[in-house]
Amino acid sequence: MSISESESAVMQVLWGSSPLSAEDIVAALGDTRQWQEATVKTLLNRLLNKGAVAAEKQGRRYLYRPLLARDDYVHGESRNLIDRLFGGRVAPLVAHFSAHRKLSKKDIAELKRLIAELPDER
Amino acid sequence: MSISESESAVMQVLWGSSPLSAEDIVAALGDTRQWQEATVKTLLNRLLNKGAVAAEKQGRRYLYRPLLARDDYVHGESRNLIDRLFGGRVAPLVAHFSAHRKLSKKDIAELKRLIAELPDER
DNA sequence: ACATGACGATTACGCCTGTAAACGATAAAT
DNA sequence: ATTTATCGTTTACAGGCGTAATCGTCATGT
Repeated sequence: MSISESESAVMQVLWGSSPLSAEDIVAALGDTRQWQEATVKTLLNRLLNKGAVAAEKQGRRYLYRPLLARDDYVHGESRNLIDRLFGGRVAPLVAHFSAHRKLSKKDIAELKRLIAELPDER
Repeated sequence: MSISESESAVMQVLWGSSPLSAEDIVAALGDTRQWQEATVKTLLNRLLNKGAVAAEKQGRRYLYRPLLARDDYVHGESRNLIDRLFGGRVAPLVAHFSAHRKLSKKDIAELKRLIAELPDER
């Protein structure tokens, strides 16, 4: 059961800090998405059903906390894209961005550093 | 108007070779997707409406050809992912895969080669 | 005790997607 | 000339998604 785009916006907030009440989440989303509180509640419920978040009752309200790890989500999404479009390997994606001159100076510097740390074999 | 996952499977075929008839496409998809001919026809029509493919009549049937360039599609999808999950830069994605030991030997070799070719500035 | 307000849960609803079947026109076979 | 097969076009239909409003319940203020 994969989580949708809108649901992932809610997850982003929870990954940033948790546990949070629904109200907190609406507030945190304020800048990004102009959502009614009801909308966020719906998304939270869907995430609960999907097992992506847990809710613990704190008096009157619930506090929500992610169950799905951000890293796992990120990895799943990335792998999906890379498998579909780049034959399952990372290098072709980098090559693509390189070919289109879409690597920033910062990217290039960071990549050089990253690569330098990698072992030659395996 | 973005094209869906299933639609992109059809595009993949057309990017591989074109123009093709609906029948050709069904055949080409044979291994990947067990779709009825009707299903592929639906997808082709949706792609036509979205302006992602063109159809030219050849006697009895139509031959389809991509209008959307593969590179543009790939770029859009990639940018979307990278913006959403990696702050808009490629390096963090590579870092993520590196941290999870998900770079193959081949990847590493290719990355080293790629990086070596890049200028230090800009 | 009673009205009011705050929450979560339930219901809504149109659009997109995946997956096809049915329909209609036209070419091919007999 | 008819029947039949072959195409594309139209219609279908359930489930997910985006976006909320409404309902029911329980706490809180008066």
